[in-house]
Amino acid sequence: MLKRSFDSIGWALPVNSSASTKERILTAAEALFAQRGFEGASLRQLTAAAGVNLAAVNYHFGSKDNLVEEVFKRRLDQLNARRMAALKQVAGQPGTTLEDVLSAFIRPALDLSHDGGGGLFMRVLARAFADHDDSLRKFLSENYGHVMRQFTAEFARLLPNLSKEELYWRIDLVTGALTHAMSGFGIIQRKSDVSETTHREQTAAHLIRFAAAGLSAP
Amino acid sequence: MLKRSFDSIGWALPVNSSASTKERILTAAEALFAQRGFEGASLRQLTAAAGVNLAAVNYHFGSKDNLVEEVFKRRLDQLNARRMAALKQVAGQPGTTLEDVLSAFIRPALDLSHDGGGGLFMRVLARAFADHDDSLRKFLSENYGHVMRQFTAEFARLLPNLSKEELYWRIDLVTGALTHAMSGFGIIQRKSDVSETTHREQTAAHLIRFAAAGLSAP
DNA sequence: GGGGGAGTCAAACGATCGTTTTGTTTTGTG
DNA sequence: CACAAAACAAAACGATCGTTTGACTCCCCC
Repeated sequence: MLKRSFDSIGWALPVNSSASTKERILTAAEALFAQRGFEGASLRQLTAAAGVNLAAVNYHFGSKDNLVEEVFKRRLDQLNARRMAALKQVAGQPGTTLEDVLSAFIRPALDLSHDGGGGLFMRVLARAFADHDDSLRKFLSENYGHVMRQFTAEFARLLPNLSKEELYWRIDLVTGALTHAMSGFGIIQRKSDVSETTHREQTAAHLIRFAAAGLSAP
Repeated sequence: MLKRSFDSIGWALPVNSSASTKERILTAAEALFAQRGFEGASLRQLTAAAGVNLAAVNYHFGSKDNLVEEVFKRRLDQLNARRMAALKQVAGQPGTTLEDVLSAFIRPALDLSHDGGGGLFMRVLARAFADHDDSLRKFLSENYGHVMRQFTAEFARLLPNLSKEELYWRIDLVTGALTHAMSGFGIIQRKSDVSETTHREQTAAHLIRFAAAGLSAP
């Protein structure tokens, strides 16, 4: 099978033994889901990596499906809150540029990969996109829709000559570029001589410049 | 489990009973991999959808892993050939525009979803991106690298004032946008009153306009 | 017309999956 | 301290996974 051996991961998961069992499971699940997918990561691998008993998942989360949702919720709530906070500072103001709004959209996502250890989450998200599952789609729309609507409204304000259809299309393409870049598949890898912070700043700059130009295409 | 019931797919796979067993398997595999992922699609579902015996996969392909590779190879070869043919007609010529090269890059991918029934392949590709597997990455680089290098060279010719790093970044972002749009996750769905051909043409137009602006950002 | 590889088939293999059960330990509270 | 609830642990459950086996059919070629 497509199985990469478990030992070949090469780096141990940082099992914070002081954290609660629930947190340990969530952290290990996020990492394992990102690496092996939702179906590829088994509860036995997962609980072993978290250092908890196999039954703990079903005890604390009810089922593997619920665990998947919780993994999503934890990071999405974080991401949504940061995006909304960033948007609030620039939305509706006269001096606001397209780059400002894009920054509010992109930087919280990039920051997620630095603190909180949520870097792998974007890969999980890319997986969810590819999974194309209707229930997951609905879940994302329910927990994500209001944020996207607010951003869309602000984009519409700054790009008044764009039809609604055009705007939807372009925002969708920006999302695709962001997800792709953040899921880390691209050829672009951080060079060892630039710090994580610097690399993140460069990534944001590239994304924002590209997206701003794409959005305001003639 | 994350299992969508098999019956809920809602549309029967077009099992061309005249095709060879190998072809039937490949076609069914492409559709099922796109819908349920490489690990989510079982050989029993697959062979049932193809109307062949369970053992036929291991007989004709040796293993499920080899089948995955063959599914990739069949479409990638097609896609590569069409992209190279399209690029050849515009590369190096004085009157060539950025849009021409982007068209050579994008349209073959979109066309794949129309004829040959390879529409689901892009979702498979998006999955492969998300899978982030090293062996798959290597496989893609081996079967895809030379095409990307040719396109990169032509982009570099048309965008001489872009640093190599900038160019790599932007091409990567274009790829992300294209994959995302084609994997069909986006909000944009074909409306029932526009034909498939028209919708494809509109998609290509949106993508090319967006990508051209993004690539030639200041 | 008979030998032989190619193809198909039902059946079974061991492994692993998510989940459940049952019993024990820990924790909080009166 | 005693009692109840929460948490943990070991073992087993049935289902499903990819793969293998061995027999049976078909068809081509000597």
